[in-house]
Amino acid sequence: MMDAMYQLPPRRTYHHGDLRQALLDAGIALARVGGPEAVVLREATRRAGVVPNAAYRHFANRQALLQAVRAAALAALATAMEKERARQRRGKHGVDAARASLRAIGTAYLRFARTEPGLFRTAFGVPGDPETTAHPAMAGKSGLNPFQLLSTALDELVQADLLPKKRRPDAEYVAWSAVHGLAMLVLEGPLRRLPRTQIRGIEQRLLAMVEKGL
Amino acid sequence: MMDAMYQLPPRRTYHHGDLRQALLDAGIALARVGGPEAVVLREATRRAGVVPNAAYRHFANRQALLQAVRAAALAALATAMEKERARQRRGKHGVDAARASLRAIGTAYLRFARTEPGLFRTAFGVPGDPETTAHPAMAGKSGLNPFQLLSTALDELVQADLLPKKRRPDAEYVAWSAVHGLAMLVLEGPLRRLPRTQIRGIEQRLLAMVEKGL
DNA sequence: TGTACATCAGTGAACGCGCGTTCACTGATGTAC
DNA sequence: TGTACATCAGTGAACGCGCGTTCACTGATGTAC
Repeated sequence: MMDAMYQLPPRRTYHHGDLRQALLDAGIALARVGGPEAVVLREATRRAGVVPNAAYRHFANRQALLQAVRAAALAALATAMEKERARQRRGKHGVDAARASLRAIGTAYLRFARTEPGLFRTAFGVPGDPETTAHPAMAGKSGLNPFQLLSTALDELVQADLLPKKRRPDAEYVAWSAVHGLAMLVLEGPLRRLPRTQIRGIEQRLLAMVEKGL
Repeated sequence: MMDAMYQLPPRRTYHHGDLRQALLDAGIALARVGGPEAVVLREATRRAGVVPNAAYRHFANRQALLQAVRAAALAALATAMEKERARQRRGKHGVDAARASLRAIGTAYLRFARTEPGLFRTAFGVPGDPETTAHPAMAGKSGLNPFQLLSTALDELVQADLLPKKRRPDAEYVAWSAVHGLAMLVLEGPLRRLPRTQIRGIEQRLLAMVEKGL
C-alpha cells in the first residue's frame, strides 16, 4: 500500500535513461529510512519503475548495490565533516585551529549518527573496511574518507604540539572508538530514550575526554 | 547437511522433559555462532528433536525466544565482569581497589566481545534496554546486570575520591561509550583485521584514557 | 487399587511471504557502409 | 540520406528458499472419586 506511493508513472521510453543512478538513489532512500537491511533489490527497481531483473544490467547482485549505497553514505559523512571543520576553524589559527579540527570531526560524526541513523548504520553496520579502500566514491570534496579525515586531524594535533609524537600511532582507533560507541548506544542502544539535551551534554563530555585523554 | 549433525536421536518418551530449557540452550548455541539473526525458531526445535510448532508451548513467538537468549548473554557478561573484578581486586584496598574495579569491568567487557562475539552482538545488537529492566535473568551472581556493575564501580570511584561527585552523573554513559565503540570496531568494523597484540594495546590505551579523562 | 476424565505437551500438514536470481525474449539505439 | 545489423537495456515468467505461524489433532500424565 505505502509502497505504491513510490511507484513511478510508466515511462514513455523503453530505455530508462540512467537506471544505475535511479537504483542508487532509490537504495539511498531506502537506507535512510530503514538502514542496510532495507536496501532491497526488488523495491529499488519498483521505485525506478522497472522490472526486478533489470537491476542486473547495472549491479552484479544485491550486495553490489548495497556497497554502492554504503559508499554514498560514507561520502555524505565525509562531506559533513569537511563542512563542520571549515565552520569551526573559521578565524582560528595554529593550536586553536588544530583543536577545532578534531572537535569538528567528532561533532560531525555524532550529528550524522543522530540525523541520518539509517545512513550511519549502512556506513558502519556493513562489512568492508573504510580505511583501507580509499575509493573516491566514499570521500568528500577533499578526496578523503571519514577515517582519513580523522587521521589528518590527529596529524595536525601533532604538528601543533598538542599530541606527543610517540602517542600518535593508533590514536585514531582510540578516538574513533569513543565517538563510535556513543553513536551506537544512542542509535540502537540503551541511550535511545534519553532526552536530546542530555545526549548533547554527554557528547560534549565525551569529546572533552578524548581531547584530554589522548 | 551440517544441520543434520545437530539432530538429536529420536526421543523415547512422547514428552520432552524440559523443552523450554532445551530450546533456550539451542538458541544460545545458535547465537554464539551467528549472532542474533541466527536465532531461528525452526532450527532451535530441530536441535531439540521436536516439531517446529512445539516451540509455541514455551515461547509466544520467535521474538520471545530471542529475548530470552539475550538475557542469558547479558547474564554471562555480568558473571564474567564479577569474576574479573574479584581477580583484579585481590589483595587491594581503598583507592587501589576502586580503580581495579573499573578496570576489571572494562577489561571483561572487551574480552567478552572478543571471545564471544555472537553473544555480544546478541546482547547489544537487539533492541531492549539493559539498564531499565533489572530482570534477574540478565544478571550475574550479585544480581546486577552489566550496566549496574559499571554504575557500582563508578560509585566506588566517587567514594574513594577518585572521581569528583559533580562529575558522577552520566559518567557511565561516557565510559560505556568508549569501551563499547572499541568492541564494535573490533568485532565488525575496520579493526577486525588488526593483529591481536595491536588490539590489546589499543584496549589498554582506551581504558587509560577513560580513567584519566573522566 | 482402579478407573474417568480434564489438562497439558507434543504431532502433522499446510499457509503465505517476499525475496534474490536465472532464463529466454524483444524493443530501441547507433554505427558501418 | 538510407538501410542492415550488432549491441545493449529492458521485459515476462518462473524458481526455490526457509522462514514464522496457524489449524485441528492425538498421546501421555496426574488428580478426583
